[in-house]
Parts: sequence; C-alpha cells; structure tokens
Amino acid sequence: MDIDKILDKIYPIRTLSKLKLIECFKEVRHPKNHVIIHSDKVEKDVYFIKKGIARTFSDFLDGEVTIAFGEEGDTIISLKSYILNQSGYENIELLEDCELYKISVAKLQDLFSTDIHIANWGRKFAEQELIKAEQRFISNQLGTATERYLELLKKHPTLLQRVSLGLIASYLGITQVSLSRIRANIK
Amino acid sequence: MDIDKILDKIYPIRTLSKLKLIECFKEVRHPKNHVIIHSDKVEKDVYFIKKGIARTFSDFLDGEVTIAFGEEGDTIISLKSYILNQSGYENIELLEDCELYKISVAKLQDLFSTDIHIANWGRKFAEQELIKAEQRFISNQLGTATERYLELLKKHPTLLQRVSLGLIASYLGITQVSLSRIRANIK
DNA sequence: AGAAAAATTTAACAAATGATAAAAAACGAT
DNA sequence: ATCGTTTTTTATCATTTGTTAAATTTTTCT
Repeated sequence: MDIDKILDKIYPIRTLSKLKLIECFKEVRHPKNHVIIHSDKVEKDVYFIKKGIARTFSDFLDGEVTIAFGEEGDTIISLKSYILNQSGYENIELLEDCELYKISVAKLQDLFSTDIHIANWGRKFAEQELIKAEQRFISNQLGTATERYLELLKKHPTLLQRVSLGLIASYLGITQVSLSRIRANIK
Repeated sequence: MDIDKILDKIYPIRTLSKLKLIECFKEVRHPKNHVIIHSDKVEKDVYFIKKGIARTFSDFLDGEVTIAFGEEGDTIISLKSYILNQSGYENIELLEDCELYKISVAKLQDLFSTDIHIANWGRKFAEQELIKAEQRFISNQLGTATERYLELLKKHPTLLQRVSLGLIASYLGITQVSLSRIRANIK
C-alpha cells in the first residue's frame, strides 16, 4: 500500500499539505525478525507498513504480551516515544521482510505546529488508533478464549497463515498450549 | 477540577485560543445513576468531569464489560460519535452526582478546523486517551486476576470506596463472586 | 532429500475462575 | 429506627485455563 493511500485512509488531507508531508517520508526495508522498536529506547522515527506484517509486544517477568498485529497500511510506532518522548513499553518486531515508510517524530511535530491540515491529520491518526485500541480491549474482555479466537480469525482471516500460534495465543491472553487445545475442540 | 486546569493537563494551549475554547463550554449537573451516553445513539456532546465519577461500559448478550472509570478531570465521551459520527459501543453512567463541563462535538470540530492550537490540543487529547487505552489493554492481559486487582487499587486507591465490587469485577474481566473470593484470599 | 530446529499437538494433572444458591452485611427510603 | 433492597461473602461443584512433558508435524537449512 503506497504512502498516499495510507495517509488518505487515515484522513484525507488537502493536496498541498499532503505533498509537504509525503516528501518527508523515506522508504526503507528491513528483514524478517528485525526488532525495529525497542521498549527501553526513545524511538526517533515512526513507520508505516507498505508491505509486510509486524507485531507489537511488551516484555514482562513471566513472558510477553502481544498488544497488536500490524498489516499493510498500519503503523509501527512507540506510542510513548511519539506522544511523551519517553522510552516505552512496546517492542515491535517484523514477522516478514518489510517495506516501510519512515518519518521522524521531530519532523512530524514540526509539521503539526505549522500546518493546521497536517495537525488535523495527526489528530485523526491518534483518534483512529484510539478506536482500535478500545475495540481490542473490549474484545479481549469478552467471552471465552474460544470466542475471542474465532472473532480474531473473522477479523483478520489471513493472520493465521502469517503468524505463529504462540503469538496469537499471547495476543488472546492465553498460553500456546491452551490455544492448540481450543483449536482441536473447534474442528 | 475546573476547566482551565483540565484543558492544561491535557496540553497547554496559548491563552487566546484557550479562551476561545473555554467560552464554548457550559456547566451542567446530573444526578447519580444518570446514563449520559447511550451506545445506540450518535451523541452530540462531549463532557469533562469537574466533580464526580463515571463508568464506561458495553452491553452484550451475556452481560456488561466495564471499559473504564472516569474521575475528576477525565472525559465522558462516545468515541464512535466523537470520531466517526456513528452510534457506538459505549454507555456511560454517572456513579455519583456530577458536575460536568459540556461542549458539542460540532463546535469542537469547527474549532479544530480553524485554530491550529486547538487542533493540536485535540490531537494531544486523543493521544493521551490512546496511551491510557493501551495501558489498560496491557494491564488486563497480564498476570492473574489477583494481580490485576491489586494493581488497580494501587493506581486508583479511592476507587473501591466509590464503586461497587461488581463493577470493578467487570472491569477486571471476572465475575463479582470471583472478585469477592480473591479479596478474601488477600487478607 | 535429509538432518536439525522450530512449531504444534496431545495428554495428565493442578490451579484459577465460572455458575448457582444461600447467608450475611451494608445501604436507603420512609 | 426499621423494613426492604442491594451488595458482598461464603460454599459447592463444574468448566476453563495453566503447567509440564513428550510425541508429532512442519519448517528451515545444507
């Protein structure tokens, strides 16, 4: 998905401002398994996925929590770096070879403070992410793990072909073994 | 908490724009148990809590999911109405008699499109909510219900005095009876 | 193709949570 | 203050999920 379409999907910007914004992106590639965002660093850049898939996760004493999966058009971003200029709680790793669009947080903030159309695009960007985050919370609060698994499959039908079972389990808040058992019971 | 402080806590706005924004708020009161946001309606207004406490929840076939509690300074908002102009999934009820600041979504959007400082305030508002939503997701994914309960208490020490056990349980994703049992085991 | 590594399944038992019901305690309206 | 309502606790049993370990399947690398 090219950058023009990605930006428009979030919120259409008038042409002049959009060109100003697009011109600040740089295309980069990274291989599968590359960890592109680190929880212990203040990350200087934000990425949009042109091609590939990524996983956001937090590390804890007793393992990992997968927070989200990102596919084409989605963002690779350390929220705490982007919003608070602090090191965060998220790591992000690429689950496939990826083509990404990259822009610096500083450049974005500069544009936000000088161009009202870009500022409103940035507002819409945060708002869309907010809706997604709230829906993730509700879904994972609801029903049994079986129901949550089925709903995830319905919402992201291709995910299972692209992502290992253990990662999906950690997204659902259960163990990999439990998810395997659940799948056995569905068939 | 008065509106000036509430706005500044989200993001300091330059004085002239802040006055423009504050002037659009109206103070209203509603009694305990009033349902101020309905999931089946496109809500026209957004509220900030001057005094009191509120609960955001979704209704489902097999009961309710509490999404968040809001205290002084927090927002009472239908995200889907605010962001997408659609009816949503959230209901919000007041758990105490409340004093609120109210502004229309339309007026806010008008200000966003004409005043870059207010647009950036709106961006920061969404961003702060996004951080909170992500942290809620992570917390509720992590550890046992006991740990999540203790963490909630640590983060919102007064909540237990203000909110019934059943509501806290539905926030933690467990039943009220389970939470009662958990509390018995802690002591 | 074949060996090594990684991912998934299966199984058995333990621990946590759900469901239901009844008792006790706290709260509210008159 | 007291009666009626709501909330919380306690108890029992069923279900779900966790833990561990081993077997099986799939993937990766040469």
